[in-house]
Formats: sequence, structure tokens, C-alpha cells
Amino acid sequence: MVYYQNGTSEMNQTDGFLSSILNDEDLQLMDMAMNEGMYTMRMLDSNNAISNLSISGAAGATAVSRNDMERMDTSSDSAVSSMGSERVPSLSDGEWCDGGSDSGHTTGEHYVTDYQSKIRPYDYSYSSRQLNNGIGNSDSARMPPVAQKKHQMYGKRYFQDQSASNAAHLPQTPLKYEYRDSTSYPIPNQPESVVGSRVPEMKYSCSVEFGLQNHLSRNSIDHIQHNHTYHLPAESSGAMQRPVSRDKSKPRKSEEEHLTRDEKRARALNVPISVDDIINLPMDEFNERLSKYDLSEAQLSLIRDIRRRGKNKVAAQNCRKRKLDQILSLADEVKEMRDRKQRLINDHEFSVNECKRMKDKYQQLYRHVFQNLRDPDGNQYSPYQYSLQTSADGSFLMVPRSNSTLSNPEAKEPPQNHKE
DNA sequence: TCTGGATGTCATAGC
DNA sequence: GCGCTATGACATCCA
Repeated sequence: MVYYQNGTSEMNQTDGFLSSILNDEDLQLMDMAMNEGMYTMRMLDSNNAISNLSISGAAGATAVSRNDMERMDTSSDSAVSSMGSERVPSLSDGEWCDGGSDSGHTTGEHYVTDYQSKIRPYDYSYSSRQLNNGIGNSDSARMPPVAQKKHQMYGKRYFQDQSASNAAHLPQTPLKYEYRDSTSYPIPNQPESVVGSRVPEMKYSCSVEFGLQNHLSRNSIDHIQHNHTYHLPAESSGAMQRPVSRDKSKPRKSEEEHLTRDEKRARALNVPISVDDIINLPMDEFNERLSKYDLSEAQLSLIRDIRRRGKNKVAAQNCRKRKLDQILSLADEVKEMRDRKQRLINDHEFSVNECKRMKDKYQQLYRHVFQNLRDPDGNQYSPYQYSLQTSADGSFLMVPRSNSTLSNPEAKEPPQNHKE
């Protein structure tokens, strides 16, 4: 066992050399690197946490990202149920219209007005959205507080007297997406109070408030300016008559042309209940209304079809909205994963470089120490016969090579350039 | 005329 | 069994 000769003049030089190595900023950089790496890992863990949170909250489909948060802000006053089974809080019937399920035709003006400020017929809350609300809570105030049936959720009541001036424009412009509630059909021998007695005409915009507009780089109005009013010929239509072209350049001839197909059918069969009521009344009330009239089989069949189609129409709209949202959420997740992958690559690259640098430092130190060691006779030790081992406290031990590997399997081999 | 997006409708499954 | 919702598939309209 030979110890470092601290008393020699050479060691003074060595001290300087060692201190230069040991105090090298690279070592500090190493610490920094490690800290940074750990920080990065914490960040990754954090991301994982968020990701897991979002996944668990949205049936594995929704990532919580800033974009999602922003989208959430635009769509959290839900009107439609989530993918799950939870029910969306409700507003009173006075606050929600139950229309919107029919081809809402409204003028462009009306649409713009409604779209921007009134109607959010496609809003719905996923569980993840609710989760997000819990985090951001920016929109919770707009969330209806009580569970609500879905057929009561689509569209808010919009009284025409809110925009009398707009109403004045109605005759001049083709109707688009304007749904006139309380379509009343004059039924002989029916009391006025029962049929078509609603005074305030209400409009429903079948708008699509996609919170995705920003993502899709699309004018929010572009995709809803179709006039999906079904114009039927004289009537007596079959069960499935094709929608007729709705050229808005053609002058409007009569109100009837802008009735939906089902409205025209209902009118043709003298159905005494408005299409809106047929679609949106709760089952009990709906049956109660039906019981008031002596309806033929054809009328009952049509009413059932109207109700089914009306509900399914809304369901389809929500389904599509939901699908788009899922696509955007997945796109966010993909982006997040790509970013994470890049961060990991960078961290790994940095670690490899640091490892290599430290190896070089160690070899340098090893060589320096070994060359300055002397036996009792003042001769250098042969690197082929001895090797140095470093202990945990930083001290060096000279160990015979043949024994070193036997006695201590972890003994470090001399560097390759040790033979110099 | 073609094309893609939007929307309505039907069929079906599941609750 | 009924009513409702969700969703794929198809049809139609429209820019």
C-alpha cells in the first residue's frame, strides 16, 4: 500500500493541477446538468400527470392543453350531454327554447346576431370539460346548475321583439336557418287556446358554435349559410321525399315555402300540434297533448316520425361536434407527445456528452496521480503491475493489479493511455 | 362539372 | 317494451 507523497515539491504542482480539475466548472456544469435533467423529468412527470388527468377524465380522448382550455371557454355552458352518462345541468324552460332541432332558417342578419350572442346549441360538457372547469373555472358561472333533459337544451329562446328592426328585413331576404316556433295549423273545431295560440313568435338559430373555429381557420359563418329548408312540391309527399333545391337567389313566394318538410307534412295532415312541441315536449306532456285530439293513424305515425327525426337531428349535430372536438384533442395530444419526445432526446444527448466529458476528466486525473506516485525507493510504479482505486471519500489507493481484480471486482481498470 | 364540407335522415345498438 | 341518445352510413345541398 503506497500513499500519495504529499510532501514533495511535485505535489505542489499537483495540488494546483488537482484543484484546477476538481474546481473545474465542468463539474459544476455537471451538477447543473443533473439538476436540469431532474427538472426536466419533473416537468415530464408533471406533463404525465396532466395527461393522465385528462385521459382519466375524458374517456381517454381529451388532453388538457391550453387550446383545450380555450375551447372549453367557448363551449362550457353545455347544452348537450357528454359522452358519458352524466346529465348536463339545466335551465328553466323559460330560458331555453326547445327548438333548434328543425332546420333553423334564419336570415343572414339573424344568424350573425344569434350566432354571436344567443345560441349555443351544441355546447356540451364532457367529463373532461367539467374537470377543466374545475381547474380553470372560468366558465362555471355559465354552466346551468341542474340536470336537464337533452331535448330541452338546444337553443335559447329568442323573442323577435329583441330585434324589431331585424324583423323588418325578413321579407326582403331569403330565410336561412330561421325556425319559427309554434307553427300553428288551423284546425277546425279546435279551440284557439289549444292550437296555434302562442303569441310571441320565436326564432331559433340552428347555429353551430364550434369552439373549433380557430383551429379550422374557417369563417364561423361560412359553414352554416346553407339553407336547409326543405321545399316540397304541392305536398302529399311520400315518407321520404328529397329536399328541393333552395336557391336563395329566388324570390321568396310565401311563408309556406320555408316550412320544413315535416312542418308541411304536419300541416297537410292537419296535425294539431306544432312540430316544435312534437319534438321537444316531455313524454308525459306530449302524450297528454296527443290525448286531447282524436288523431288518425297517419297523423300519429307522422307525429312519431317528426319527433324521432327532430331528436335525432340534434343528436347528429352534437355527435359531429363531439367528434370534431375529439379530433382536436387528439391533435393536441400528438403535439404534446412530440414535444416531450424532443425534450427527452435533448436531455439524453446532453447526458451522453456530460458522461463522456467526465470520463475524460477521470482519465486525466488518474494518469496524473499515477505518474506522481513513488515507491519507497523513489521509483515510479509500473502501470502494468499496479492500479489506482478511488475511494468514496476521494482518497486514492494503489493496488497490485493481479490482486486488485480478485480482491475487488469493481476495481477500475487503468485507462488505455495509462501505458504512456 | 367536380369536390369537400355541412346537414338531415335512417338504421342500429345500447342504456 | 318503450323512449332516448349516440353513431355510422348514406343522401342532398351548396359554395
